[in-house]
Amino acid sequence: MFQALADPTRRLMVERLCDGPASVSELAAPLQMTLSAVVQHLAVLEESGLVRSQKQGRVRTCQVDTQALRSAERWISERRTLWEKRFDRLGAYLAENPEEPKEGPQT
Amino acid sequence: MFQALADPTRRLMVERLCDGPASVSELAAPLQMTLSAVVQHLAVLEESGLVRSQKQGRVRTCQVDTQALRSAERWISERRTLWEKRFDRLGAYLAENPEEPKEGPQT
DNA sequence: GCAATACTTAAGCGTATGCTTCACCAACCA
DNA sequence: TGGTTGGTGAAGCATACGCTTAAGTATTGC
Repeated sequence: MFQALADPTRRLMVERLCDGPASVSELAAPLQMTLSAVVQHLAVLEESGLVRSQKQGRVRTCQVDTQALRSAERWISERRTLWEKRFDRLGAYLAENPEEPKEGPQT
Repeated sequence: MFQALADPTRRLMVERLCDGPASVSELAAPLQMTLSAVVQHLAVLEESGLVRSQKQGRVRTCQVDTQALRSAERWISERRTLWEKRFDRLGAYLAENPEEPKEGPQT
């Protein structure tokens, strides 16, 4: 998932797909690389669940799947708020115990 | 950023740091690899802005920086809602134009 | 001062990643 | 029917990544 979003080309592809579905060659058009490379990126995106696609005739149409995006968002959000809560507690602790916290407020 | 979160070990380290600051060796303790490897992961996390650290005496203490997490979260969230809005519009369109959308509602 | 601790840095190594080329197949269409 | 379009799959290659070992530096405690 994060692996899939790690590559800038793939992020571009996701951004493009957020503007609407696209065929493989439409996706490839703005990118400075072969169709083959784009297809390989697409495979990674599909494996990660970020993108789905179906073939109709000879053209494959791709679109994003927000489920995966949602879960990545949740992962980050949970970690972030966890830390921010901790940070608040630390603030409160420091306000009450003004000096020499030789043993920190671990846990 | 996403690059940094792409590695499972680094995600573990971030999770650990969300429970509170830790020294390099505390961070390394639960991981089945050398201190050296952990330090290298740490460097990636610091470059990405996900983690900050400072050295006091001979021990380096690390903590997460929510700024970076926040911006990753925003990126995902923006893309996701963008797509979901589009999806809603498409639903409305289909409800009003029941047949043969030979030219899709692109844009 | 001396040893232990807590990193730090550099070199090396195997595997994964991102890309290309080339050959190929399946629609479409003039 | 034959050429063009749109995509697929395999092979190969250069570079990046994750890790190890090994040698070194800067604190800390006795």
